[in-house]
Amino acid sequence: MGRSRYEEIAESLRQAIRSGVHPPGSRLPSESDLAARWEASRGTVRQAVALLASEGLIGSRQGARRVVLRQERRQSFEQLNSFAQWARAMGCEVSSRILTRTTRPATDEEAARLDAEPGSEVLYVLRLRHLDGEPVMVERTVYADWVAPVVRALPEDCVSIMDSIAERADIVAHHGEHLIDAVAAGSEDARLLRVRRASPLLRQRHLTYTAAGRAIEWTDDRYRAGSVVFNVMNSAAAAPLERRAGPGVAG
Amino acid sequence: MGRSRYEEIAESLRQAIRSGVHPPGSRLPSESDLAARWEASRGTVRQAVALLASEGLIGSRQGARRVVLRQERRQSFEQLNSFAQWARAMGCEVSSRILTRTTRPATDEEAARLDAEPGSEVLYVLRLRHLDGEPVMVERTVYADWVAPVVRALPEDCVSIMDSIAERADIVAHHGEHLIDAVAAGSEDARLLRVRRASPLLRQRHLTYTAAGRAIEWTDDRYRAGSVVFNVMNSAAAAPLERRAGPGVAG
DNA sequence: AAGTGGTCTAGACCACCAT
DNA sequence: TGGTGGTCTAGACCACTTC
Repeated sequence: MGRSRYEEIAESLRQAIRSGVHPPGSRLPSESDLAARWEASRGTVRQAVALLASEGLIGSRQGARRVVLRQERRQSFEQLNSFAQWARAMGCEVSSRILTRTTRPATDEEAARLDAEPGSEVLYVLRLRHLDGEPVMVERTVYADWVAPVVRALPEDCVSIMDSIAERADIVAHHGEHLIDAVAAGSEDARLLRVRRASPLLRQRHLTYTAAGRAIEWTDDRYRAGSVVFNVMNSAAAAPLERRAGPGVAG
Repeated sequence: MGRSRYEEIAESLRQAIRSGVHPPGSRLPSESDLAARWEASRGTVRQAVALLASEGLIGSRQGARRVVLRQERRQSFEQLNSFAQWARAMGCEVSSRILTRTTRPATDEEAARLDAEPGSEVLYVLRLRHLDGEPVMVERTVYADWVAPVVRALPEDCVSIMDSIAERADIVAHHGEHLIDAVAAGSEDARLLRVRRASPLLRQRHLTYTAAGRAIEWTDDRYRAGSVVFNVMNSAAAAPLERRAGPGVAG
């Protein structure tokens, strides 16, 4: 494999941490120990531990050994992009059912989001998702034309569309943009989620891209209030989430 | 100042970018150029540019010069922690009014969040916040006892409590945890925000800490639907926001 | 082919932590 | 006081981009 030396060292440390060789709270070997063991220079070892630090696995203080903070890398990208992967990680039983799957012209907003020609064909999918048997989320997605054939071929009860198209067509989600707000349940939402009309829903709209920057899908997910909470940790040093004005605020 | 060499170089580059010497889209000088100009080694220059890259200001590809992506560092920490600072950055006219300010024993949850003794005194503040004259958010905050005296002394129409206590008592917010979900408006919410009871609100609860890890406040902010949207960009490489199960999901 | 960033080495000094 | 991480240097080779 074309992996660099420091990535090898990082991966080995990651596995040692995950497998309990270095449990959370324990101190990692010193840089010089690691350098000696791996027959690498101290600089290379520092690149490796910097990588683990950026993943939140270890912490450091000048003068003291590095400390193990967590065993698992936080997989929040997957957790934010894929309901199925998140639910699995939570240990919940998840099921899904595609209710509608139709090809239709894109609306102007959809075309703009997917960076497609206005009025070009998109695949619209309406899907209801359950957690431990309870209906929890209504998902309305439009897929770009180049992904549509793969999605059209999937079974109705496909648990993870993203995982499936990654397997079948090697189309992999790489990054995304998410817009989170609250909306009132429409009549379709209310019927599917078994809540009253106009009751509060948490909405997560997201746009998913490949590594090359090609838009895959534009989704509107609506969660029953109380079923999920989005969580952010931020600091003066690094902070990735921000607040934006909605359409209700005068410009 | 005790600043290190690479931080000096980074700060100088930051200013050059901000002031337009290196506009977005342009290419930065090469590492060797910068090293020569600063009479530093290439390694030190690399530390500096790595810092800017981590702030999202510049991007890089092997073999090509680094490219300037943005002029401003994204200040999402402030924007997420301080309504006033966010609104100011948006160019909105913001006003606030403290409606209630009482000292009372902490509930169990509040004590746990603030890491205080159960039943110890906290300062509870109810505040209504306007954007361009419209009531947009209801804020209910409990302050830890050691901050309470400063907050109690502030005027009713204080625009930013966080800014004020930073000025007056040198208590500075450094990091925080945020929980975002949707709730139905209670009768107090409805009256203050001028919406119907049970209509959807976007709720942002947050816990704010000093750099030393001392909890400053625990807040429940409720936004009228449509007034704000939270925005996240994430990628397989780095992703800070995640989804959590709410109380409604069976464990 | 020349230039550039990505990786790696083998040293060095300092500030800070542990004991 | 000795060990540790934080910073810095002056080289080197390679993969990749640019021309």
